[in-house]
Amino acid sequence: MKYTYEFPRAALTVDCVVFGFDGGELQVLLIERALEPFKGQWALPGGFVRVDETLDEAARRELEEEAGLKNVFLEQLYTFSAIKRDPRERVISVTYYALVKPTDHRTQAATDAADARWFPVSQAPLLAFDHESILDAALNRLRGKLTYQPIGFELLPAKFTLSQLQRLYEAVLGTEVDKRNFRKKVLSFDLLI
Amino acid sequence: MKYTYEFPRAALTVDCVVFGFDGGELQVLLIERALEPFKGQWALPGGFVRVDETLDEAARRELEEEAGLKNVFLEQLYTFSAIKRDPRERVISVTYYALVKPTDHRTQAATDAADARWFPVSQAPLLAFDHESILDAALNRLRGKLTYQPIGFELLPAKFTLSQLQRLYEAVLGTEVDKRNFRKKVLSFDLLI
DNA sequence: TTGACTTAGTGTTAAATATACACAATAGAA
DNA sequence: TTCTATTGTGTATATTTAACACTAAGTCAA
Repeated sequence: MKYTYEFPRAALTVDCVVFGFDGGELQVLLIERALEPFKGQWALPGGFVRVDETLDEAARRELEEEAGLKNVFLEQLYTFSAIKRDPRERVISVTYYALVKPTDHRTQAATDAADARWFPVSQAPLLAFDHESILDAALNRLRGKLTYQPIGFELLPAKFTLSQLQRLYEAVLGTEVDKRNFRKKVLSFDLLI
Repeated sequence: MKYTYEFPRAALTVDCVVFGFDGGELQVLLIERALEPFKGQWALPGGFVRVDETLDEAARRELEEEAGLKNVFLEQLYTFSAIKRDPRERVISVTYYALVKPTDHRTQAATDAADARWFPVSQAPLLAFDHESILDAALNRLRGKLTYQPIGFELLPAKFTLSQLQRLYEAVLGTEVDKRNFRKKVLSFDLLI
């Protein structure tokens, strides 16, 4: 107990919503909490921010420590600050969402957290803290991005068929898409097969 | 000096990019810093977050204290965390952008900060800290929003002409728009004159 | 091996949307 | 009152988006 300040300070965490895609449904990576509070419940990977790292660095570090993930697509999402969102003390959480390719996340076995597992987003368990809201926000952001930016590739292996990409879009957006029109549009952006 | 923690903690601030529109150019509200560091330089309104308030509350409180602004449109933007962004110590800043109607901000005279002034965004002075980047981010966000969400009204008085709205769009986006087509589109969203 | 079934791949037409374009009526200033 | 600046209005064309069905190839099972 050696760090003292004139005014009370909130603790800062990062939490990450990691999305994956297995060809069928959109998946999210969750961690089973090993400690109180919410021990045994599922939660987003994340942890406290060190004072000598940026938020991006903290997010990447936690992803590697808790899920063995490196070099993922990562983007800041929103900062959550409800007063009682952590029962222990005032904790403000900067959240990120990440997209990982299935080929890259074989590494997931190398986790050091209690337990890390992929869940289809539609069948995710009830999450600890306010992580439900965070997941919601991430899903909304992902849907928004996907409709006007080519980030879908981050979720697919280096080589993929247009059908795979289409299934991804349908899984994320929850809509059906005409195959021919979809191809037309994707190809109009200049990418190869 | 009475608040002690086991690990060092960053200080948390909020900073707000407040946009206004005078009919000609897009304006941003800046505060002249009364204290070191960057004393005498212009900066975004903002300040430290108290441990018993949410970030939104902190942003609104600062806007009222420093610029006399109440009930403005306010939205979280991004959280900045570069290690050396504040020369004193580790400070992480959650940023917001706000849109105020010219009619509402007469209140601005009631400021209690050193000096608060509107600047056309194109002629803003060099800002303290990393506030240049924050302003850039806010501008980009505003442009993005404006193109697909009807938030332009937040910058105009309750009653306005379509020409005013058009000038606002042109000022923010930096493009020229055909008058007749613009009217067509705006009216198609169902709003009155 | 054959048949049934699933998946990949390909163009055209109609509808909706976006863009380009010009002049009359009014209000305010000289 | 005349000039100037501002408001307000419609149509025709180009572009974009949406709807639609069959063939070829591969997989699996009988």
